[in-house]
Amino acid sequence: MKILLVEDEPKLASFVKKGFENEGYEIDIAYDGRIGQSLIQQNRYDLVILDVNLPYVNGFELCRLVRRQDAHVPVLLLTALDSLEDKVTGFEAGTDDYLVKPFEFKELLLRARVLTRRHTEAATVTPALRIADLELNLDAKTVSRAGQRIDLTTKEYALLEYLLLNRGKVISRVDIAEKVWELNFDTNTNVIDVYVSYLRKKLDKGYPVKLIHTVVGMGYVLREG
Amino acid sequence: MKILLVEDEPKLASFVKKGFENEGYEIDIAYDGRIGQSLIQQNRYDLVILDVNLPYVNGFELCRLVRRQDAHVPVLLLTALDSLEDKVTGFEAGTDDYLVKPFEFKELLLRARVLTRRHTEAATVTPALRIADLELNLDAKTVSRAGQRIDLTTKEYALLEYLLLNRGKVISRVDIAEKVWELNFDTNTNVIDVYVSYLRKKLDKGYPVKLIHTVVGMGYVLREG
DNA sequence: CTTCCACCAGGAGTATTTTCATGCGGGCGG
DNA sequence: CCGCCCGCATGAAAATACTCCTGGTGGAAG
Repeated sequence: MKILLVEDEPKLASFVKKGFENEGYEIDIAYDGRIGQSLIQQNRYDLVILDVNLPYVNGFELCRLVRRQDAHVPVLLLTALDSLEDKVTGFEAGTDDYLVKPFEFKELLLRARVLTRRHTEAATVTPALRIADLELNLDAKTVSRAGQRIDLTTKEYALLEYLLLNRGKVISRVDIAEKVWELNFDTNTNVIDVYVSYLRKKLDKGYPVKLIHTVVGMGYVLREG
Repeated sequence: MKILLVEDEPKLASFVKKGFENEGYEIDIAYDGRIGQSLIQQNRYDLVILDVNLPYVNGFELCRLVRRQDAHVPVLLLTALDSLEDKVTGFEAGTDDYLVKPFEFKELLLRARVLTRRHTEAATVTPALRIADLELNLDAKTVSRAGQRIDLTTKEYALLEYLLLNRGKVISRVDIAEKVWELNFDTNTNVIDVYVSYLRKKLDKGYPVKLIHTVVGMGYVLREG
C-alpha cells in the first residue's frame, strides 16, 4: 500500500510518515506542491494526502490535477482551514475526505484505511503454506523452493500439502494412507515410500538443507535441517 | 438517489430531510434502530446515514448489521460523540465516514455526495480484465490479444470470463460446470474439455506465451508462462 | 436452405499412479 | 565377526487415468 503525503511542515510530515510506516504502509513525502505534482505523475499511489497550504501549488489545485489525470486515486485533504467555504472548495476539487488540523493520527489512519479499503478488497488474498524457503500456494496449486517454481502431480501435491499442514509433526504411513490416498485398510503397497521419494527428488535434491526426513519405524516429518 | 436517515431527534431529522429533498434526493427517515433495521432489510439505499445514540439498536450495531448484509452500501455515522474511541468503534463497525454534531448541513451534503459518487462510479465503471496481453472488456463482451480482436461465441466468452476472474487459481471442471454451464450433477460429458480446446485455438495458437494451462487431475488455470 | 453454435463420442497420445524388483545399511543373533 | 532380516529408497516397467482432438449430429437463427 503506497501513500503520497504532500506537507510542508517537516515535523508534522515526519510524524505522519512514521505513523504510517509503523502500520506497514510505504509512504513518500513531498514538501511542496510542485514536487508533489511530479511524484504523482511518476508513481502509482493508493492514496494521496494533501495539505492545503503549500508552496507553489496548493492542495486544492493539486487535487484537481490528480482528478484530471486519474479519477480513481483516493485523495484526503489535510488542513488548518475549518471554514465551510474551504470544505466546499475541497470537495468540489474532488477530494474524498477532509480532515481538519489539529487531528489525532489515529483518526487519519482510520480514514486512510477506509479510503484504501476497496483496493485491498479487490486484491485476492492468496494464503500460502511455507516452511523455510519452500512455499505452497493453495490457489494456484503450485510449489516453489527458493523462488523457483516446481511442478508437482496431483498426488505429489496432495502429499506435500498434508505434510506441510502438519509440519514439525511425525506423520505415520497409516495417517498418510488415510488422508491422502483414502485407504483405510491395509494393502501392502509401498506407494507412499515411492511418493516421498518423488518429492525428495523434486524438492530436496540439490539443496543443502533437506526438508523431508524419515523417522525409522514411525513415518515422515517435514522440518528444517 | 435514495437515502435512509436513522435519527431520533425529530427536529434534526426533518431539517436534514428537507435539505436533501431540496437537492433532489429521495430520503426515508427512521426514528429508532429497530425501524431503521427493517427499512434497510426491505429497501435498497444508495446511502445510509446513522445517528449513534438511538433507541433499541444503536448506530454502531446497525452499521455492523448493514455490513453483514451488504458490504457495498456507503454508511455515514452522525453523532455527538467526538472522542477518538468512538471514532475507532465507528470505523471498525465498517462506516465510511464519521461526522460530529453539531455540523453544518452543507458539509453533510458534500460528504454524502462523495460517498454516493464513489459508489456509483465503482458500480458503473467496469475495469477491463486482463492477463499478459489478453484483454477482456466486460461491458462490450469483447476480447483481444496483443491488440488483435478475437471473436468468441457466448459459451466461449463465459468460460473465458470465469477463468479470467480467477486467473492464477486452478479451477476444477466441477467448478466450471457449475458456474459456466450451471450443471450441478454429474453428466459424463466432455464439453468443458472441448471448449477449452476451442479457446486455446483462438487465444493461444500462434503465440509463444500460452495462457491456458492444464493441471492434470485438478483442472485448468490461466496464467502467464 | 445454409450457417453457426453447442454438444457428444471415440480413439490416439500423454501423464500419472501403482507395482515390482533390487539395493543399501543398521541392528541383532549366532 | 559375519550373515541375515527388516525397513527404507529408488529405478523401471506395467497399469491406469486423463486429456485432447477430430468429426459428426441436431437445432436454432438468419
